[in-house]
Amino acid sequence: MKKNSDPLREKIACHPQVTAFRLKVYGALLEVPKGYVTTYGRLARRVGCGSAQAVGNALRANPFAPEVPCHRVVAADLSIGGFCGRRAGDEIARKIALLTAEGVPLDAAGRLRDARRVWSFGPRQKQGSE
DNA sequence: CGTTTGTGGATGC
DNA sequence: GCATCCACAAACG
Repeated sequence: MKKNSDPLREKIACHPQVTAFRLKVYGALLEVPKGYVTTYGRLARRVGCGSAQAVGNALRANPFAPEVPCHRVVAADLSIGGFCGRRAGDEIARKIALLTAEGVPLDAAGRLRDARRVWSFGPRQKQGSE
């Protein structure tokens, strides 16, 4: 049993557009610590899905950004991905700024400089042993 | 590096 | 129920 006493999750569950699948995606996203990012594919496996596009589909419609750290999600090739329903534009610039502010080293084009900043679900990596 | 195929959920009809 | 779209990914050229 999971403790869902967070008001944020309450708001998510209250949203009619949010399905069980999206709930899992957002929930897994909240597991990503600050200063780290994850990929759509990794999130997909986390929620028991074989399609990263399904995850991206959920994040695209994420009405809780940036309360839900959808900006911590990048593509498998370490590209910036999308934000606020857009894959390019001023929203992307904000996404880069957010990640940079959290300590995630990004290239000028939004590409992740250190692949080690990608969070891996499952094995609890030691944070601070860097 | 560009193109194509696979995949899975959401939405429209 | 089928067709189409999508903030992806991996394979192929």
